[in-house]
Amino acid sequence: MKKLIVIDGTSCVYRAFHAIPEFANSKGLTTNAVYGFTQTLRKLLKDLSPDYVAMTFDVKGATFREEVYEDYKADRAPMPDTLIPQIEHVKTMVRAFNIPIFEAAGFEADDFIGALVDRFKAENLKVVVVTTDKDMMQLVEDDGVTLYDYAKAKEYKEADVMEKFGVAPNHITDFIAMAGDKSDGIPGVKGIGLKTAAKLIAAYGSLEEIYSKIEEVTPKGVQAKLVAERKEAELSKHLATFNLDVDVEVEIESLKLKEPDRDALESILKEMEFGKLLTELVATKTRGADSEIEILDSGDKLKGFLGKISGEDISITLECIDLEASLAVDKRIFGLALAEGEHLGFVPFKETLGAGLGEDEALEILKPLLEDDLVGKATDDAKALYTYCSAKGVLLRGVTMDTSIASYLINPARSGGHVLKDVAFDYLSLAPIERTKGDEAGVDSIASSAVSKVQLIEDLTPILMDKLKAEELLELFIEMELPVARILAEMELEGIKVDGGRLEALAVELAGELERLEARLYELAGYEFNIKSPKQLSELLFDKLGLKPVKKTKTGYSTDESVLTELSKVHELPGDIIEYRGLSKLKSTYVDSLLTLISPSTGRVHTSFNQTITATGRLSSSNPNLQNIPVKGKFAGEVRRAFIAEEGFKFLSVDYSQIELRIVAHFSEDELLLDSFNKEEDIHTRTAGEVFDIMPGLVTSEMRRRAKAINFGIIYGMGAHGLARELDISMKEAKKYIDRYFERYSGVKEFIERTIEEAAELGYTKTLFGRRRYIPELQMGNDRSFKFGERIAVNSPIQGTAADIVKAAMVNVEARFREEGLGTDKVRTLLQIHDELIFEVRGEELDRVKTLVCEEMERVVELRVPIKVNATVGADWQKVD
DNA sequence: CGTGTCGCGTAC
DNA sequence: GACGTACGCGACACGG
Repeated sequence: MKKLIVIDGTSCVYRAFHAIPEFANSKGLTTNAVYGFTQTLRKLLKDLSPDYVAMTFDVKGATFREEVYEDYKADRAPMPDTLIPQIEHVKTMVRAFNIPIFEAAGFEADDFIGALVDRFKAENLKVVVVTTDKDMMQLVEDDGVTLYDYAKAKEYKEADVMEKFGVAPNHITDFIAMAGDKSDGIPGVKGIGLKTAAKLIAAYGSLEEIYSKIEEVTPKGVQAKLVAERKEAELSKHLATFNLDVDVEVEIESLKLKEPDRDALESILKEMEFGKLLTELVATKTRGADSEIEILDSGDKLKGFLGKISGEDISITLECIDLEASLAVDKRIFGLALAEGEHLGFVPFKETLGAGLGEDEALEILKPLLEDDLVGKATDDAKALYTYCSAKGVLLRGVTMDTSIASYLINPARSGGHVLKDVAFDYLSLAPIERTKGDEAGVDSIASSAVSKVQLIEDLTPILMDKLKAEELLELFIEMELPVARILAEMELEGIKVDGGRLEALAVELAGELERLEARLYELAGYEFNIKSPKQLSELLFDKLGLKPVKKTKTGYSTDESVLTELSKVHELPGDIIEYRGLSKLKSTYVDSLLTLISPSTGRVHTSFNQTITATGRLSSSNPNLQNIPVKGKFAGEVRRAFIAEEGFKFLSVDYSQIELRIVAHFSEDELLLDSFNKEEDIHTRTAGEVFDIMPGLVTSEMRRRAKAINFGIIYGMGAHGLARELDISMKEAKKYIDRYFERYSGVKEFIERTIEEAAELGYTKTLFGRRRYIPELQMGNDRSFKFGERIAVNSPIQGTAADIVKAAMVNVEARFREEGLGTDKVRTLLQIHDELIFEVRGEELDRVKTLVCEEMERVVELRVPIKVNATVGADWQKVD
């Protein structure tokens, strides 16, 4: 027997909306209901494996029910604002699944379900009604109509309906006529509930029969109620009865379940940004080669190929063996792929593939092309290409496209990163051909995957360029990000010298300290436990020792430092835990791990700077992260001392002073803040003076500390609670500080309000240099999300502008080095730590370089306040700061 | 045994 | 929950 399922779309949408917390796509469209609905639909198709499917929806507008009874569904809350726009997308999704929709103005989904069941139940079909609405029970017939509650995965037959309501399906309308239905606003008869209604139906049958024998009805009280509200009862039955007067004149074959419409499905899933569903539901087409791939495994072949494409812009990609695992300095490459229109080539390297062209010979031939500024090169990872070329003594020039950076600028917060595979899928709906994994990946397989990638780069280039232009990001891309990529390549390649011996000695010292502390802690606890386990520690503190928990985490009681500090007032143990944690962190992350990352080939550590990670435009650093090397604390200096300048060189560190607050001053044009910076006052002292209403000369260090916390709070969008916690003061007092701050710095207050408003309106924030960040959180109904969105909206342009300024400084400084003939034998940029640049400078050039760098950093951009930097010099990283 | 998540702590 | 942006460690739960 074939199966038809009739789905109550409206009920499914509502259920999805309420069951799933609200989330939004990057454009701020709330999509939780569409997501939940789609998942439900998939599950239904899988679990029920129907042959025929029909979908129904309520359509806004008065139904006959409102006409006969104005209170119908009057109590029901209006549809939430974030749900309304989702309905259309749900329907688009249903259409993409090739499922016919039945709906009409003035009718509810129920009416169509009733009519569809009525029409098809006789056709030797098993009909399943999918809904959570109990009214629908009236349709159930053991001859072939069941109701399926997907939430409970339960199928209702007649017996199940009897069990649930005490009446048979064909009497459900009579039942509701008397008992009413609160959720639908059907009144029923006052004073008659579920039990009485069921009893009456058991005794008499339908509502009509009850009224025909109304004198017999006992008890008299019930009889009286029925008599008094006969009109209501009849109306209620009418309301609960489906309006079968709808057009369902379709043939069953038109309901046959078909394959989804691939393109439509892809389009709606992309719009909703359901990446995972996309990969599960839509098989991606791969980017096959447009023409034959030339394997350029001899010098002549490569030269011949280059002859054909001479003068044209090209797309180029390196085929790396394992990009992640290899250090920048000793990357191993299978070969490289080139594309120019129909000309597709792959240069296999003999060193890694056994056969092919020698790497050095290949690069010798390619060098003129790579170094020609007039030949544009498009790639998916400019930094990698720069690193590779630079390591091979090739001065790469003319890079005009990096697809990952372009994608990053267009949407920095894109989840899942900006690797070519994902970017290509976003913009082209194409996937690269995968390389055959395994030991003996043949040249052909490697070539076709590499060429597939390089063709994707070529396809993407005009699209991304247009998009960058349209969003006014092109200048940022060309003048800032691409040059930064080149600089980062040099920085990574250069690395920084680390005194391994010193670190090893430190490791030994720390191990001793840790052992000592460990013994003490076991002694204090009375037993051995894993000190590093928050779970076991929490057991000890709160169960065994009976200390009072201070705050909770998702999984239990928190044992973080603030909690332990609090507990250390009443017990000796927590203080030692703090010390143990500090040392253990230092040892594992900054000593042991750093030691393993010293490159055997250079004796230096080569971090990776990532340019496409952060949502604000900052860089990030990893393997090792050199942007969070400890600076305060007992042993921090010891770690920093291990970073040393090369023989004959010194470190030069130049950092921006209060760059973020200066940016706030610039954006807000707040009088006090402008005045303060223009007079070059100590900003925190001034803030203390204003907030605590005291002469600057009388500001104590405690006041300054508090003012500093307030200033930081402004940048991070801190609330009274956060400030109270930070300063360990009462909420009331924190609120007082904040109110007072905004009273004095009213320009800042207005700036914050304006920024949030603009972000909510546009859907994104912008930095001084035009860098964007979308903030979907501001479009979501959820209050918590909105508050978070507000903080992001305030912080992102500030942090992002600071990032822009430092990046621009890097580019300008590097340009000056070139102009002044300061080669890498004299100065090298080593690190960027958000507001600080660290260089390695030859002794004789120190003064000159220092002056030059400070100059360039301070005049990157003209703000309404001066930009100031501080420079320090030292033989190791401890001495410079 | 690897993988993903959590709690925690480091930096700016 | 309650302060923005990152990275990474060890513990632990989970799944093959």
